[in-house]
Amino acid sequence: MTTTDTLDPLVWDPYVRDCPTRALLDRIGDRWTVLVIGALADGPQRFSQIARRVDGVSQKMLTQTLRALEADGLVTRTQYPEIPPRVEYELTAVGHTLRDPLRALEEWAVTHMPAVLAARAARG
Amino acid sequence: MTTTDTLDPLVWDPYVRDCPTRALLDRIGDRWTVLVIGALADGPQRFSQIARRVDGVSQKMLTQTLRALEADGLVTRTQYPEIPPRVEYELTAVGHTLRDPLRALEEWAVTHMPAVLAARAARG
DNA sequence: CCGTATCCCATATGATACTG
DNA sequence: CAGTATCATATGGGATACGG
Repeated sequence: MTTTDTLDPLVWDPYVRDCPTRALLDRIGDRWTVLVIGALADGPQRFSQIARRVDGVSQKMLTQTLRALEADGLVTRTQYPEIPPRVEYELTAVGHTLRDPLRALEEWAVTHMPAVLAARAARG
Repeated sequence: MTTTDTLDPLVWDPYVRDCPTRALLDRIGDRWTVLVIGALADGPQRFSQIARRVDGVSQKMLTQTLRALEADGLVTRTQYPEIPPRVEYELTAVGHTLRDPLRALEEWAVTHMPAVLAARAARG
């Protein structure tokens, strides 16, 4: 037997109240995950590199986001025993499968920002 | 001149701290927007229909989500002066452009839920 | 039926200071 | 460099009651 048969995968449906996919969507839709995954899409990155790329993220939130991604198997963390310490984060195979959907979202936001601003202004 | 040249569209970039695209991503990534847009993908829906489809959403959050989508020009609200009142929500043209990216996200969540659960279980 | 108003709590996030 | 710990705050979100 397996350890993944908590529920029947065939019935997983985020439209259903307690389906775990809903919590998963919550997580990948949070304020920083989209950007952190995007930053890591370019290849392995150090903590400070990601922090610079994701402008404005606090140390706390970056750590927290990376830990969550690690726990979900989307990112690996590799620490090199050097001084000063060096730590690299990298997308896993599963993490890579998120790149395209998230990039599509980013592109949507950039493409349609003018239309959204216009709609907001129209009811100013 | 136009009213949409708040910033140069060519430099819109969610990786930059105060870029409005980042707030837009926040919004469409919130707990309910993905599901509400998905519900409306089937065509115009009444408030109560959406509420049933998006299992567990509170009246308050559904109203709030729909108002935000309306303000951003992604959804239209049509009230029919009947008794009892009937209100229909429908995706705008721009709203429709969100369907595919969001559906891709949903599908990612459903597809990779087992892998994520396995990763979580693997670290007890 | 379709909301609005209010209260309340949990959590997400930020700022700051400290450590191996 | 790469965190951890702590405090403070803003926001998200639910429950409930009421209104057109």
